[in-house]
Amino acid sequence: MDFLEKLVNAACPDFPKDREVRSTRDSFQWYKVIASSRTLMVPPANILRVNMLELDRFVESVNAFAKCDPTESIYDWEHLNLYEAHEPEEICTMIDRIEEVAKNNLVVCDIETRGLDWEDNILLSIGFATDEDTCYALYNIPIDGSKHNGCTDKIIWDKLQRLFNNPNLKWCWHNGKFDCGKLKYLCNLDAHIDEDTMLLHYVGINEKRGTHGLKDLGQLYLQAPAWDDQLDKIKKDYCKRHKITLAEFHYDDIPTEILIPYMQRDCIATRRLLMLFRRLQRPESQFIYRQLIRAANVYEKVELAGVQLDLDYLEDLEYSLDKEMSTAQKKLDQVAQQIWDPILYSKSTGAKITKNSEKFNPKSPKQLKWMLQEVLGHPVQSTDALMMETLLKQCDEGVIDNPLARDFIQSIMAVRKNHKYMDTYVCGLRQVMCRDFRIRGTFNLHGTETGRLSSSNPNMQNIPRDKKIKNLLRAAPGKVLVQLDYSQAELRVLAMLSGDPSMIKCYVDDLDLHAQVAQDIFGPDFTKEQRVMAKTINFGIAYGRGPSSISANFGVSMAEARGIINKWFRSKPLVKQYIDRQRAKPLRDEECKTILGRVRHFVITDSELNHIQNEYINTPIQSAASDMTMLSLLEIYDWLQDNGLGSQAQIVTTVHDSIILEVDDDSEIVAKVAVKCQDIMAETPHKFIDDCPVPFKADVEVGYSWGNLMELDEYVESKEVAQ
DNA sequence: TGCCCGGGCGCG
DNA sequence: AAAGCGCGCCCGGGCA
Repeated sequence: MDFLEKLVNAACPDFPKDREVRSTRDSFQWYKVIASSRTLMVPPANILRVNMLELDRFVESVNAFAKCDPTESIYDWEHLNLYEAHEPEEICTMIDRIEEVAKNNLVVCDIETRGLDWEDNILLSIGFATDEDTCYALYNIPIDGSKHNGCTDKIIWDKLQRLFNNPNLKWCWHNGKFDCGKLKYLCNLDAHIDEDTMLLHYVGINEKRGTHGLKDLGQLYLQAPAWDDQLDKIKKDYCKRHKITLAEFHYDDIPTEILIPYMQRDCIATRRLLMLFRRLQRPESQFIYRQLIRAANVYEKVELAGVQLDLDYLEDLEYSLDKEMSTAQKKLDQVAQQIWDPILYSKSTGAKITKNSEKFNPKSPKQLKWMLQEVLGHPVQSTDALMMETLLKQCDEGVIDNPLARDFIQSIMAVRKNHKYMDTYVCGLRQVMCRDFRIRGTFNLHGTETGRLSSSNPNMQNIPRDKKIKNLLRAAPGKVLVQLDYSQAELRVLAMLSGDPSMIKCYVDDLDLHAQVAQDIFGPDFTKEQRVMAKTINFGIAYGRGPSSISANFGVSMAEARGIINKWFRSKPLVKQYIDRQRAKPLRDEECKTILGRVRHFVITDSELNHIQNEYINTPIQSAASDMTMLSLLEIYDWLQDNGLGSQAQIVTTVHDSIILEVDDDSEIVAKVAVKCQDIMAETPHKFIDDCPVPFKADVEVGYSWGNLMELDEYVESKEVAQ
């Protein structure tokens, strides 16, 4: 058996005998199906051997090919029924037509907008695919309030809303959260998601990032022509001609005769992908897919809500950070100019001499590395914060004798922190603020391979804990923020998955695990620092953290670090078993799957084996913990709606294992919502996991700004005093 | 000039 | 060689 045959077999063990997979060097032919000879063309074996991304595509393509009839009509892009309407009367008639044709069926919908942002955006067109070959497109939908022959703007928008509300229709999208959010924000249309091909592909077929684009999937699964090439070319030409950057390009610069067919094909591709993915989907993923659909609808509302930015405070902070920055910069300059030599630097590193390199730039790791070499007299392998700490310690101990070193390292650390805050948060947040002073980040339900969410534009999940930054975000006037945090969610999941009696008992008795561990390791008289150490170990050790990393982190010897780890495992034998069990799985070709039916796929290579083993340990834990937050979010959202609290309390953001709501500043409502949310979060794991022996717990905090949160009691009391 | 990468660092 | 996991954003620097 040659390598390609082996690969086909590994990708799809029950590959049909009457079909063939053949290699070709011509990359334009890759993943093309030749129907007459029932052949799938793929890249040559040597490319699949080294290119993981290509191997990934190969696996998907072979699986799809195995389960498809190469003569199926989903591969036909020649005979499509494409209709369009842009005059008000035509639009009216077409909406009726769509409703009539769709009947009790599924409708695929896709929109085109001017850009991707919230502000300065416009809806350009809407497409509706009513079957696998038919798409209706609407554009130039009038919004100027004028009357037309027998049809007003209002009638059109009412008809559209009625269509989206039709209880007999199911709505399918590709990343519908984007479309539905924009329809609401730009046109005040309420649409919802019943099916989503992006989420289905993510959770049912391939969890890897960057594989869910509609264009890629269309080419890989549907033999679709690369119709976006034309679009890309227009984009680039337009930008060149008008001398603008690609980021400044807007889709209304594209002529409608090109944009509309493009959208129609997107709709049809989505429709065909849904049919195909339902056949290819891992059956165990059905449950989590349904939850993701619920979550897409809820996160659409979360994104629309956004969080209020305190612009006055932002400007104060900008001023004070700026002052701090120039102080730190001055201190740095004093030292740096004694060492910095652009010519010497350029000579020894090969870096180009530019205007900028006349002065030392602390943001450049390359320059910093060279500087440290000069100061210390020996090279350093890294210039990160941990290394700087270590070097500073060495200054204290007298290991480093250069008198400049201490000042230099300290000012680098100060300058770095200030720049990070200024560049990423102060400037970054202001840049994405909407005109109503709210920040509307995007939550990517398909953002990670473990099932966690990622967040972008801005990333709402990495706002510094530092008060002075966190206070940039606050509740609107008349509202308070209510933050609900799972207490040690991942460690509770580890207790559950391993079944370790000592961990379970700790949570059943509601004890402090970190203190327990500190006592196990250091004895009953452990110090505060030792508890912090225990905490770090608790979080790290379960993910395969080794003695070298522990010893580097705490400045203890390797032997001591090993001793700590051994003691930790001795008191938690079933955790040790769990870890050993998980580490063994990749060696035996066993899947890495989670309790709610998610799976991670790995190409197991020797060089990355240790890393992959750590992922086998970590993934089921991280995944289940984040799914509990997501499921709790859904339960909380439903409870708020079912109890008519939707306008008094809105979920505004989430951060992995915490949920933040913006609630009316009324202590009765706040207490009611907070306590109920805590209950929901404690109960959710037991609702979705059979025989879960570990109790879960959520803490709640309340406050007017995100950086200054207080206990619920304290808030309620403060309200009583105010009365 | 735009694009991609790696280093660094913010979060859980 | 280095070895805890998962992300996104900023910057510098090299490349086309």
